[in-house]
Amino acid sequence: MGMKKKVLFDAALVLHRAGLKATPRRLALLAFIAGAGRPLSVAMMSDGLEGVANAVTVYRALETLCRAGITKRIDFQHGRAYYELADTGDHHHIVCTTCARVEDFAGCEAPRIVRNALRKSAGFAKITRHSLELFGICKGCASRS
Amino acid sequence: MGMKKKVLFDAALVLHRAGLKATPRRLALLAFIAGAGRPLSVAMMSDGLEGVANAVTVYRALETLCRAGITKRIDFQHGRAYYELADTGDHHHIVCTTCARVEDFAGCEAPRIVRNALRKSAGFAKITRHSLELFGICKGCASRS
DNA sequence: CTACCTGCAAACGGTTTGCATTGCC
DNA sequence: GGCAATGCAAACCGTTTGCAGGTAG
Repeated sequence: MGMKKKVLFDAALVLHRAGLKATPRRLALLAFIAGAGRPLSVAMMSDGLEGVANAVTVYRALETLCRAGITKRIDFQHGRAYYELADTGDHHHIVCTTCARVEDFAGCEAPRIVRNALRKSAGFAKITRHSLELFGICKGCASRS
Repeated sequence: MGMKKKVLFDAALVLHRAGLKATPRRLALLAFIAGAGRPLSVAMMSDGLEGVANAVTVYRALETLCRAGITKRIDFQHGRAYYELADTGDHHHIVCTTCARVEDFAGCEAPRIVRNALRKSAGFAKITRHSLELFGICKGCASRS
């Protein structure tokens, strides 16, 4: 009954907290990313924001947002970068190599992996981040083939 | 005393087994990759093979080799792909985000992670491969900063 | 008012492709 | 000899940058 969907964050607030200007494009971009609920490429964003924000602006805004830790970049090995909100917990993704469908998965064992790697490593002082994506075939594509 | 370094594989043999022609460039390329002992970018290979193999040839050879499972592509998120021999076991890499130094690390818990992810997943039938790279600061760069 | 954000156009760098030639099997 | 591999040049595509103008704080 007109109840708004849960809002994960207030974009203007998040921007201000990070010391960034809350410009219309940044607000629109964050709303678009939050609304999508899945990682988006720059093309998806600038298409979705056509007439609102230029692709170059999206690139620059994302660079700023990622540096501020508001968004993060994900690599699906498609030859382009994807982005999602950073506050969505430590999850990773399973990507269908046939239809590019993406599903989240939690329960990454990263802390243990990082600890083990550092213990065995001769030359590294610390680990700052990691990438972990799984690639496979989704049920739809599996049954279709 | 003139003893040759351990040869991990016979490139011509591997190519023949895969049903591929053992051309001079492919042999040179495989020797170069095997000799490097670390993941290489296309630029590194075509530079190292200057006068022997063209960059375009390297790209095409790598595509063929990766499809045949002889080499594999690695993503260090540098904006270009790296390649190494595929027969080097299930290891992954730690990359220094300052100097790009690369170290291997074994003991990836991939099987367990994959099993857990599949069990929890609603929409995926199988996992065919995964990416896992750690990014951090090597001791050299840490002490230098 | 000023520093920073934005758009346009052009540069950039890695990768791919078309086409003519070469060379392995 | 035939089909795949190769080189050259040019296209491609995601991304970055220079510069001129606009706008949030």
